[in-house]
Parts: sequence; structure tokens; C-alpha cells
Amino acid sequence: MSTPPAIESAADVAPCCVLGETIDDTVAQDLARVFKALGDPTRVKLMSLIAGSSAGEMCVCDLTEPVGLSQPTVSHHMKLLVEAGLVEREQRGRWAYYRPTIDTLAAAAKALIT
Amino acid sequence: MSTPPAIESAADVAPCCVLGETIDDTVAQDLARVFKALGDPTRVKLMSLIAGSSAGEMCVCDLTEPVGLSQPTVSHHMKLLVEAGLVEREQRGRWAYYRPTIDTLAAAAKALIT
DNA sequence: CTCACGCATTGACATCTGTCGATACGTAAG
DNA sequence: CTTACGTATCGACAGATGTCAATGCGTGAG
Repeated sequence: MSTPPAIESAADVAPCCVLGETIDDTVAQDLARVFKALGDPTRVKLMSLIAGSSAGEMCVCDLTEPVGLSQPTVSHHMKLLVEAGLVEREQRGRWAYYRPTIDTLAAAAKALIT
Repeated sequence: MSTPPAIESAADVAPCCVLGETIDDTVAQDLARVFKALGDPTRVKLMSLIAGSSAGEMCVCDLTEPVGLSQPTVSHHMKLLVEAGLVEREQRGRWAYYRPTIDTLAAAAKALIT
């Protein structure tokens, strides 16, 4: 490694705050799951469609046509968004409605930029 | 499709706003690139390390040990973060310093939750 | 100039991911 | 009960991704 010039030395002393300390593995994985869920153009479109819908929620049947993909594929993407905590699923009759979980993305972003 | 009961009809009339309209493919790809760059636990750790460093910037030599990966791998991850616009690279002497681009993540998040 | 050092690129490999068709499941309608 | 419909799951497959060892490229030190 051979540390570059200037500032260093703040590694061994362990000061009051945790500056420079590695983030916890579990936390990193959780954050990565949220961002990874939005790391695909299709899922970005799906989130945008749901969040921008007048009713604030949409069913799969209305999502397949805008993204131009098959129903199983859309269902798969929605499952990932649910698992990431970015949307909530509610079964109403024969239809499954998806509604965005507002705070998840903002919280994840804040966790990084502090 | 066979639209579920209740609300619909807002599709053909094309009202004043673009509610329910599909996001542009290029925009979706750009947003996905930013989120995808943070869709890996290692890159989340790297961002956290850099953003949380006391100097506000770090070189590769100080990043390999905290994440426990080889130098080429870390270099590869940093390249992805740069391409996503999440960090900026500056070569100073023999060292390459990386500094977070503050607004990128916040802007991407805002583009979705509106 | 020559050497040592920090970093990036390349090639290779195992794994993960996005997509589809086929099929199974649950619910409302008849 | 039987049928039709919306959705989820399964199996398969091409392509993308994370990782490393080996190597190449600049830059500062001698």
C-alpha cells in the first residue's frame, strides 16, 4: 500500500467517529439490493410508471404493454422490486396492485451521501 | 389486458400532463446505469469509504485493504463508478484520487420519486 | 537513463441475470 | 362444479457481471 503523502495516521488511533471505517457487510448488501433493483432500465420504467400513475398504483396487466415485455418477465421484475422494498403488493380480486414504497429509495440514498 | 374495474379512461385522451406515459428509453438507461453502479456491495462500500473519508477523497492503494479484494478488481469497480458519474478521478503524481460527485445520486433518486 | 511503484488493461472463468414459452395457481363468473 | 382470466412459478438459454493472475503503462526517484 505505502500510503501516499499528506494525511494518514487516522487509522490506528480510532478517534471519536468512524470516518474511514468499512461499512458493515450486511448493510452494504441491503443497500446494494435496493440499488440493484433499479439497475435495470425495465425496472426503472416500471417504477416510473407506477409512481407517475394517477391512481398511485397499477396492476401487471397495465404494465406489460408500456414496457413491451411478456407477462412472466414483468412479474419477475415486480418481484425483485418488492423484495428490495421499493414497491408493495396488494392482491385485490383477480388483480395484483403495486404501489411504490416512498421512503425506501430516499433512505438508501441518504445512507450513502450522509 | 382487459383493464380492471374502476378508474381507466385516462389513456386515450392524453390530458395536460404525461401521467402514465412511458419514460424515455435513453433516460431509463441513464438512470439504470447510476443505480446499477451501486448495485454491488463492494461498490457500495467503496462509495461509503470515499464519501466518509476525512479528506473527501481516496486513492486505490487505500481502498483495496478495506474491501479485501485485489487491486485490479478495485480499479475495475472504480471505473464503473466513474462512468456512472458517481465519482470523479484525478491523477496526482503516481496516485489516482477519487472524489464523490455529490449530486449524481440525489438527482437520479429525484428523477424517480418526483 | 534506469528502476521501482501505483494503477489500468487484458484474458479467462464461474456465476448471476434478463428473457421467454409452458405450466401451475388462485379467484371470480357462469 | 366448471370455466375463464390474471398472475406467479419453472426450466432453459444467451448474455452480462465479478473476480483473479498476468501484463502493460506512466510517473517519480536514484
